[in-house]
Amino acid sequence: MNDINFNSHHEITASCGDCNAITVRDALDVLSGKWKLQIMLALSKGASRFKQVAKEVPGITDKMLSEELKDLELNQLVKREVHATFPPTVEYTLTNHGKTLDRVIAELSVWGIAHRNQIFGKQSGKQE
Amino acid sequence: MNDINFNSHHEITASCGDCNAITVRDALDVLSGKWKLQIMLALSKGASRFKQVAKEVPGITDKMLSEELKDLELNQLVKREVHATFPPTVEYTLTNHGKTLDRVIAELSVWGIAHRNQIFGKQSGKQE
DNA sequence: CTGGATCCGGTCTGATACTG
DNA sequence: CAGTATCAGACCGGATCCAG
Repeated sequence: MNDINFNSHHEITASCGDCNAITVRDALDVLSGKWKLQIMLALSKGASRFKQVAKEVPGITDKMLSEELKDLELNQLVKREVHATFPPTVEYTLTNHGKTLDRVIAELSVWGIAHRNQIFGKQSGKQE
Repeated sequence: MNDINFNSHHEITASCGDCNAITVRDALDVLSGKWKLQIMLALSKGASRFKQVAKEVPGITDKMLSEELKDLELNQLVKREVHATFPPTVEYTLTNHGKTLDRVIAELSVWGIAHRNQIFGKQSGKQE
């Protein structure tokens, strides 16, 4: 997955039942994996340095972070700037396009809360 | 990943900067993988039989679909009903909880369109 | 026939160590 | 600090096999 991703060539048409599926798949092609959205979230919260992002995304390894950032950059969600200082610093920031993901992230956050309530709360009561 | 997933124990509080990250992670724990959201989308569109779902999710294998459905059932997003008819049929439907994911899916769909426009459209123009 | 389980091979991910 | 190298293990996909 080291290139800009599209599952196929398809037209943009409005309100064709399947296009819903198709656009979701386009989104998932780019965002799939455990880490991409968490990285985007970390960046949207202000982290910009490599190690800062790593700290905001618990569990990620340097390798995965490096690869995922490269992938996100290819997909124009993240911009990478190297400053030739010492010690060397690299800044990662969201592109304007990357920032539009915040709506998705917000919904995901809302749903995460609902999900936790669901599992912790009414596990006993059956729910059609 | 054959159990209900939570990355840790944490409280539900409103507007604590990190809880945003935490709830997103909760959501991603459950939805991670290439297929879960696509399966949820297929089900939300009305597919219910195993093979129907398989057709709506291009590229998925029977094995993955079977495993993912089990996982989704464990997380109470999907309900499975076996009808002892001949030929036997199994119906998968979204639980009420599963249906609440449609907001997330909708945002994902919107973003998928924006993303395609971004990549196809103004690839030449730099975008700070 | 549908819905799935099992085995096997390949790719992707993770831990640790190391470099500029 | 910001990554890369290496290897082991987990995960995914394909083919095959099984039960109702």
